Amino acid sequence: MIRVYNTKTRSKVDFETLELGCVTMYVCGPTVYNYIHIGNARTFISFDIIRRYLTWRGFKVTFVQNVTDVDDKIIKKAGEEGRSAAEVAAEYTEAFIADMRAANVLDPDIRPKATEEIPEMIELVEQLIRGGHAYEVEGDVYFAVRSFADYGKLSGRNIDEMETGHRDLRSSGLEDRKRDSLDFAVWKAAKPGEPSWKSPWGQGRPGWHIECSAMSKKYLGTPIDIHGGGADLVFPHHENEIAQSESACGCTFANYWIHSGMLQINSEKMSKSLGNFLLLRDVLKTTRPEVLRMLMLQTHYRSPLDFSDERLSESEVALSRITNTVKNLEWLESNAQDIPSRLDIRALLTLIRETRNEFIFAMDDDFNTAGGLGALFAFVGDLNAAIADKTLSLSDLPAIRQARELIAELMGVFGIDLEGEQKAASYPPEVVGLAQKLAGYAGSDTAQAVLALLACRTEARSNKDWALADKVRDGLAAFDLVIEDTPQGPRIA
RNA sequence: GGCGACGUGGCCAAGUGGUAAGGCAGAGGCCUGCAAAGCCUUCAUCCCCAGUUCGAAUCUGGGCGUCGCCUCCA
Repeated sequence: MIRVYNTKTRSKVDFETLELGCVTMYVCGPTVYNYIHIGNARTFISFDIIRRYLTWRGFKVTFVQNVTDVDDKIIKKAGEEGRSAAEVAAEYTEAFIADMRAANVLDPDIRPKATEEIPEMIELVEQLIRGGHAYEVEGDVYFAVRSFADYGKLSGRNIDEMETGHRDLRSSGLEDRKRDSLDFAVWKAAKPGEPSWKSPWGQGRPGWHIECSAMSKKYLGTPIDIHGGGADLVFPHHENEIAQSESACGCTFANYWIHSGMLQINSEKMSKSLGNFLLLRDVLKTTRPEVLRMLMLQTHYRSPLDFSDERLSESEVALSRITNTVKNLEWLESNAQDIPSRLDIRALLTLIRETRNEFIFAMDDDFNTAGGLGALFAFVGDLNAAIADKTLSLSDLPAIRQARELIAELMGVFGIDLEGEQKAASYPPEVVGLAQKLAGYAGSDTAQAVLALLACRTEARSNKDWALADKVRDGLAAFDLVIEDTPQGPRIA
């Protein structure tokens, strides 16, 4: 049984879906007024892993993530840059999708854009007005917070305390128009030049919160199983979504509210004023997505995560511990010989089974990736010990292959593709250059050239001509072809 | 001020009341011409105090500290 922490109840509870074997999941997407930052990425990667895990566990997951492409911030940005809001939104929507794919985040099943779902939003607003939960004031429509008895239940807030505590901070100038200072806009009258749509209340645009309520309802219905987002969305965004959706449908909006913890940089909150604002695309210029994921996997998704260059390089080393083992296994497999087995196959098969169980045990407990990773590392260690200094027998191959595939499978659940990882690592552009150079130099094809150099070095080593041997190794290393000597001979890592 | 989360070895980080996973770094050793990778050994009693319990990192209360949200925010 999978257990998840539900923000609504502030406790870990059994995960039971509305429909057996199926999960409906909605995660709030970004407002596209800039490239997404590393904090956004943390949230989206967290939910990508949750989604992949649920799928791996056999659920049919329907995953919806919106793009908020009409909003104050977009309009502001457009004004600053002297172009239309639609242009700004289009540019960053495209960039968002590209960045997500670069981070190996799976595309959602449906990615609705707010601007393409306006009729549904208007309908929802009308429904709220009819039900006495919203009211119009000169083209604006506000949600009447006090009409929803459960307001505050998600974030654990008390309406009266909220009001008295911060009235003095509210200075939007619109306060007079609202019946209650807590009320929030579900529809905003358009100012000149702003993007707008025709509505029963005149030209206008939807409020932020109503967008998610409408899109979630349209594509997943009500209620849904999981609604997720960053922890900073709990209030007011998700609280307001609940108020709107539940007022309209009279039923529960979402059964499980899952929130990912905030990302900090060098122990400080990420913000433009502190100058530590990192864009995902900039991080990915120098960091492979697998390494970024590795870093994130090591911290539980609900805990604050501290991002730093040190942790990034530690994660790279940690990841290589796994990739090295896979490479070692592949190499051993291809060099297996027709000899009696020296492995304890039964113990290995047991280990594989236990590792899988430990992984599931950890991940079933509120997606404990650090625990799951621990199981994987422990497996890698045990496996390395079992195969250390051994030549494989042909009869070992099925079990060894199973072990290697387990590693790939579990890493795949984390969104880390070991095969892609190795291909990317093995053939950077420089190597292609070397290949051509080597091929030209040796007057034959590249593989021939490399083999010739290896043979040359092997001979030098057998003659104890270390200087020549090292010269060849250094020469190839300059082109990212790293030679490692093993008891069975040289290999290229 | 209100609400909430968290404090585990040098760093990061799991942890289901029964006596502390894992990664990184460090130390020693094995293997090796050297290197790389790998293996072996070694490295904490869990912020403080008090309670509950046969037994607590895990439960309760109180301190101290850090962080987040309360305003747009993933």
